[in-house]
Amino acid sequence: MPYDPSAFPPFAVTVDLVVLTVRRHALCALAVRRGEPPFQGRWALPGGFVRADEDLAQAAARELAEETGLRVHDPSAPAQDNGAHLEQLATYGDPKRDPRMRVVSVAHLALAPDLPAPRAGGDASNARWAPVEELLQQGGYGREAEPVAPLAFDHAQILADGVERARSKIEYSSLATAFCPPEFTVGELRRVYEAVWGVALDPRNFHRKVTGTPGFLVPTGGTTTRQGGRPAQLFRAGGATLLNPPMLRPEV
Amino acid sequence: MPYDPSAFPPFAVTVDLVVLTVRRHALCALAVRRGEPPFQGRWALPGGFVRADEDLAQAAARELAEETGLRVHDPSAPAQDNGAHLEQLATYGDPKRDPRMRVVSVAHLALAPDLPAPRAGGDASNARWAPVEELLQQGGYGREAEPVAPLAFDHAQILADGVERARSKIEYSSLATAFCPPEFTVGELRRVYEAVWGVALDPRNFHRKVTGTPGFLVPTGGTTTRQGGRPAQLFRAGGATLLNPPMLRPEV
DNA sequence: GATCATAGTCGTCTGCCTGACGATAAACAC
DNA sequence: GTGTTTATCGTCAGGCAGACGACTATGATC
Repeated sequence: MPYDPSAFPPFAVTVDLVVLTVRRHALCALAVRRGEPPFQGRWALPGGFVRADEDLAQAAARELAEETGLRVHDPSAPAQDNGAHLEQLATYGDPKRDPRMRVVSVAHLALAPDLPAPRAGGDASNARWAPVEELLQQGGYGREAEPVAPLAFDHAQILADGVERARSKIEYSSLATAFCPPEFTVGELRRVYEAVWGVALDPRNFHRKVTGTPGFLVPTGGTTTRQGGRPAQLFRAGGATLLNPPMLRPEV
Repeated sequence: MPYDPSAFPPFAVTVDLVVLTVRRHALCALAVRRGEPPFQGRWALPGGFVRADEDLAQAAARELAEETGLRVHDPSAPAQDNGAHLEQLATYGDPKRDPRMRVVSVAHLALAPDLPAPRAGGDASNARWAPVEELLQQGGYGREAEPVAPLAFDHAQILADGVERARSKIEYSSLATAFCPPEFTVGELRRVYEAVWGVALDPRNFHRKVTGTPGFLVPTGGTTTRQGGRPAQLFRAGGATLLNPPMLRPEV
């Protein structure tokens, strides 16, 4: 295939972000309100154009910082900062996905601990955490009068893909700790699994499983009663990234 | 972010293909020789520009057909045609990955049964199946005088990612059957796993596992002795796509 | 045709892991 | 103190995987 600049059509390339967190026992995603057409006033995933000199991962990290203030967790550093996990999710390039022009969007998935209120260019009313369940229901309405679904563009599909990735990935990796603060209890980690999977897990078997998997959790020595009840040990995420054998998601 | 056509840089978007098959007990990938600079004469993954009116998956399927004649397996149809499996792999967009211009490549992964010789625009000498082991070794040389590695651009990374995806995906899905002809024996399927993982598996335990997983294999009633030895039952791929519990890849 | 080599198929046994669930421990609220 | 909540330890039975023995049915070789 000879090199001919006129032989290929120009594309715009964007990154869109599926930013997930667990709030009040529910899996939530970050949504921003669109200020301009198309889909003006509708909610969408945060994102933006990739710059000319920027790698895709850099662009995603920049957008994440702009929208949430989160820094991306450095995979080479020990897992103790408050950074988020960020990974590429998939790329969406239907010719008609954006009515203005040909846009290819490289979606990324970010997992973050529960955070203070989001910000979108400083305007909090234009950014919010919403339960993915609300965001994904067809034409659904949030508890408020204002509808949060359906999302603009093909963002419902992107969000669904991101949620499915998160649900499956916490099975065989230690990624669920990305939803937790730097120090957390076994019970808090269990509530993450329960929120992401939407199931109830047996606390005793869960405790046995996670404490028995080498490298998953490292006790810090401290305890906390912030969940009430008997004081619980505090842990940090250990060095292991892959869980073998995996956590098993209960049948349906 | 207001809509301003001058606010974003134009990109070229390509699809690159990691086409894997199992030949002579080795996992092989399709490579094509580059006819023009950059990297003229070097081997690379097949691929090409996405057209203006084309979806990414369409572009990948078109390139696959152009390079191999393979049709993409329709996921909704019963798994009995000779079509290949095709899925999106990841997107590579480093600003310097192509010295000519800013190119974002959406890599796809294709799995195919062992095929007759490949073709590249009809010229067989410019396309070949090569063991991934040879393609991935740093500056390695094939058995012939002609070096097949390293691949052009960042294609070694793309290939490595594709191989890793295939290796992990056959653990928990029935995708290994995509490497087999429409009818195959348990032993042939086992040799696929052995080639992809590069390990030896116990024939008896493997047989018990695959025949005991509901929906994985459907007996056709026929038998064959094409592998020598006692006649073996022939099977087709069943409807199940996810294996639960998964096939376990032996420890190192 | 007997023997051998090659694959395929069925069973057995043992150890590990999981799910179900009882019991105890340590905090707080009243 | 009593009750409630959460954490943690223990027990037991069932299922599955790894190791491996045994038998079967072909083609190849003598």
